[in-house]
Amino acid sequence: MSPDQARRRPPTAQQFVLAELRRAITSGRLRPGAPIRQDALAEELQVSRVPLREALKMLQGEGLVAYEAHRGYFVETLSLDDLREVYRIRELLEEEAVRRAVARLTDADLDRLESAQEEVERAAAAGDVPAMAAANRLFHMTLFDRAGMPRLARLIRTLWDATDAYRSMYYGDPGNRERVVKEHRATLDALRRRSADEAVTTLDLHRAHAVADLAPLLDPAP
Amino acid sequence: MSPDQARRRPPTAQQFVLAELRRAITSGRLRPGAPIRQDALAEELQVSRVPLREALKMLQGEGLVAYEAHRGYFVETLSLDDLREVYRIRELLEEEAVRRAVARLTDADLDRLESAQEEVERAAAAGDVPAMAAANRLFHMTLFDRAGMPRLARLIRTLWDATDAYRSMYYGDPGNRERVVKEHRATLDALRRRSADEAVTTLDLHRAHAVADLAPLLDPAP
DNA sequence: ATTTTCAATATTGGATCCAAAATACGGAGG
DNA sequence: CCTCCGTATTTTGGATCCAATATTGAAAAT
Repeated sequence: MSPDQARRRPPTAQQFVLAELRRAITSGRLRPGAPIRQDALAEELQVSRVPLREALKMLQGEGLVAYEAHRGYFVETLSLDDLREVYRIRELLEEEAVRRAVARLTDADLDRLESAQEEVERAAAAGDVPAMAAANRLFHMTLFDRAGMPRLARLIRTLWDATDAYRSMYYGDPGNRERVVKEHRATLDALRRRSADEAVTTLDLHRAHAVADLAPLLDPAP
Repeated sequence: MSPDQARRRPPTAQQFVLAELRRAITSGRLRPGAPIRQDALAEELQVSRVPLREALKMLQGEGLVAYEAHRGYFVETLSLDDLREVYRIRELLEEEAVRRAVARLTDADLDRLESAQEEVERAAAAGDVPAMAAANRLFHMTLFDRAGMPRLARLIRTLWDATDAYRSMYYGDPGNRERVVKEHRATLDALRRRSADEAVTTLDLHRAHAVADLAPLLDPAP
C-alpha cells in the first residue's frame, strides 16, 4: 500500500500568483477600484502573464476582481448595498453551518477554536492587523468547516474574502478589535454549552456590528 | 449625449469558449468525470489553448469542472451527498430570494413568469429536453432576479448550473416533466396571490422531488 | 475656450513555442 | 503471471511573440 494516497504535486506558478494576489487585495495593498496592470504585476512576481491571467480569472469568479473585456481587471469595489447583501447572505449560510457544526463539535474542535481565539486576542492586543485578520478567519472557518458541508464552507469563505479589503480598515480601530474579541468569547461560550441558538445569535450580532461600523467608510452609491 | 453609454465591445474568444463549454457540460455531451483534453477541445472550437484555459478556470470556480495540478481538468462529478448539499444551500438562498421578490413583484413580472411557464409547458409536451431545461431555468431566474440582490441571484444560478448535467437525465422522463409543469403552476399561483410562504413551500417541494428522483441515478459514494 | 480628429502609445487578447510533469508502454526480473 | 523499473509519448504549465483594442495627447476646427 502506498504511503500517501494523494500524491504531492509540484507547486505551480499560478497557485503562487493566486495566493500573492489574494494577499495584495485583501490586505489593501491593491486598493479597491485600482486597475491591475498585468505586465507590471507579472514582472513583480517574476512570472509571465499567462499564470497571472489564470489567477485573475479565478479571483473574478470569487468576486475579488472585476473584469471588462479589452480593458482588463480591476480590484472590486463594494457599495454599501453590496456589503449589506454579502453580509445578509452570510447570515443565511452561516446559520446553517453553525447549527450543523454544533451538532458535531468534539472537545478537540473546541480546543482548536480556543487556540485560534487566543491568537486573535494576542494579535488584537498587539495591534497586528494582518495577524488578527488571519486568526479571525481561522476561528470562523474552523467552526464552519465542522458543518461537514464543504461547498457551504467554501461559499462562506468566498463571501468572507470578498470584504477583506474593508475588514482591514475595521481592525485598524482598537475599540473594534476589543469588541471582536469579546464577541468571539460569547460565541465560544455558546459553543461550549452546545447552544446552537445562542451561537447563531452572537454571530448575527457580530456581523451586524461590523456592517454598522463599515457603513460610514463606504460611498453610499458608487 | 452618446446613444449607448455602455459601449458594445467586440466579442472575445474566451466568452465564446465559455458558453460552448458550459453547454457541452450541462447538456451532458461531456460526461461527468471525463477528462478535458485541451488540445482536442481547442482544435474543435478553433481557438488556441489560452482562452480555453481561462474559460476552464472560470468553470472551476463555478464548480462545473475539477482541476488537478499537472493532470488537468475533469467534468465535475457529484456524489449523492454533494447533490443534497447543493439543494440544501439552494433551499436557504432561494427562500430569501423568493421572499424579497414577492415583495417587489409587478404585474409585468408576473406576465414574464407566465410566458416563461408557457414555454416550459410547450417544451415539456414536445419532449424537447434542452428547451425545457432552458425555459425552466429562465422561469426560476426571472423570479430570483426580482429579489434585487444580484449576488444572491448569481450564487443561485451557479448552484443551479452545477447540477445541470444531471437535470437533463431527470427531464428525460415524461412523468417528471409533467410534475415540474404542475409544480410551477402551483408556484405561479402563489406568486399571483403574493403569498411568499406558499411560494417558498411549493418550491421546497419542487426541489425535494427532484432530489428524490435524482438520487437513484447517482452513485452512493464515489 | 471647447470640441473633434487622428495619430502615437499602452494594454489586453490570442497563438505559438518550449519546458516540465504525468501517463503509457515494454522489457527484465521475480 | 505479476511486479518493478526505465524509456517513449502524451499532456499540461509557462514564456514569448504578434495582433487587436483601448487610451492618451496633440493638433485642428468650430
